[in-house]
Amino acid sequence: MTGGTPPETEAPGTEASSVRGRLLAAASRLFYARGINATGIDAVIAEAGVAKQSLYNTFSSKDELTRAYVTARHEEWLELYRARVAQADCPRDRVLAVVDAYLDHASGTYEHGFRGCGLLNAAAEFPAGSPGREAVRRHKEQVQSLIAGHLAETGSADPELAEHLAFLLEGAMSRAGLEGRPDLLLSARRLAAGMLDPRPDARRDAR
Amino acid sequence: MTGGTPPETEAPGTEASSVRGRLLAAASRLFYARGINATGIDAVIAEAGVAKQSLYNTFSSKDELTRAYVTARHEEWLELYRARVAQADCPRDRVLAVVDAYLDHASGTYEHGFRGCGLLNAAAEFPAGSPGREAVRRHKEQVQSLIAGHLAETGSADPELAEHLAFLLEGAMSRAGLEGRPDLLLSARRLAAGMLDPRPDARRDAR
DNA sequence: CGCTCGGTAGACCGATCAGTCTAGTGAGGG
DNA sequence: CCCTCACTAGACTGATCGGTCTACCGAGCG
Repeated sequence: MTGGTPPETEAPGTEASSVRGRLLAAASRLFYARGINATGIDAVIAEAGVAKQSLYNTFSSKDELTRAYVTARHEEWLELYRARVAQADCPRDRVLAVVDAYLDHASGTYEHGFRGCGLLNAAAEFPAGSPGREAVRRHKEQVQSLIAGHLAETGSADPELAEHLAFLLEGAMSRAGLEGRPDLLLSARRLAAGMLDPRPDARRDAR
Repeated sequence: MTGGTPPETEAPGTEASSVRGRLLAAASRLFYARGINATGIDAVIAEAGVAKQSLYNTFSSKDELTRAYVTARHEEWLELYRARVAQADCPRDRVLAVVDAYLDHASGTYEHGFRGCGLLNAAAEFPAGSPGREAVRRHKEQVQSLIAGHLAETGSADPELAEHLAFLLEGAMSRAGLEGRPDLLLSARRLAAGMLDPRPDARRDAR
């Protein structure tokens, strides 16, 4: 019962080969594309190519699978963000790395029907004080606090600016999902960059 | 077959007394609080105090009820917006009237568990190209174009600014719903007001 | 009076849901 | 060799889903 998990280089059970990994990948695709409540267990196991009992050996219920989905999506985003922030070499670019992480996420899910932020969509299906909704709330708070942290690096730690950028990014993601146009995030990136540049005028430096 | 509808002072069938009105009101409460897919027909008719057959005499399917819900919510928002814009006496305040309409909506649904924009939440449950999702897309486009129209009144018609304000508002609404704090919309209103004021500096005129 | 008609109450239908259970298979290790 | 164990395939259960159907009620009206 000590059950040594295999040596893990990534998050436990995210490997594409394992039952758990395939279930999470399948759930991720279907939950994102169709919504959680509209996706049956049978569809998940068919997509994963896994027996029903294997699902219930791995997750105790659909609810637990749903929680794992939310957690996994949060961590995937963090991974994208870390990769982007590592490439940025000034605080300004590190703020924009947050936007870039969303852009990466969008371009990744675009081909299969872009529907905006999977976590926000999931939250829309959770009741008002539920654990899932709280998890999404914390994710969005973390996004804002990452922005605030990078702003603090610039010396001008303005919490209002962090909130402004977080709202801007969040709204752009929603609208991009509705329009099916991930490129709306580029508009948001441009607007954010404009707010970060020291020059108060000198706008309209159209690319 | 000419079927004269009764004289209507408001949208047809929105009267609180009629079967259709009670069904829409009940669906509105339940769909908003629990989500659409998670709300069964039986719950709707129980909440409305109406027989099941009456629902199917009024709407041909749950899908049609859902469409009516989306339309009604859109028109309710428009009504709040019109009332607010009528009180505003300069273009700047008319832009902010769009924010105020969301604030009114938020304070209206607060007591029963505020969960953000009902239309955006509904869209999260609709598949990628569905009519319902398109309706929400058009609603959000209209919000942005209302902002753009009021900006145009000021002479400085800046489409980027309209988009920026629309994103800001949308993101604030989502975050306010996640946090259960409608007052976050007041932050967005303050930020928007700051962007509308002619002074490029002179921020931090805290209320 | 008797007929129509909008409405109610609730049984009923087939489909689908989440979840359980049984039987069987195949690889790995003693 | 056989035993174990993770896994598969799929039947099965009870609940719930959206939707239909029947029976009944009562107000309005000719």
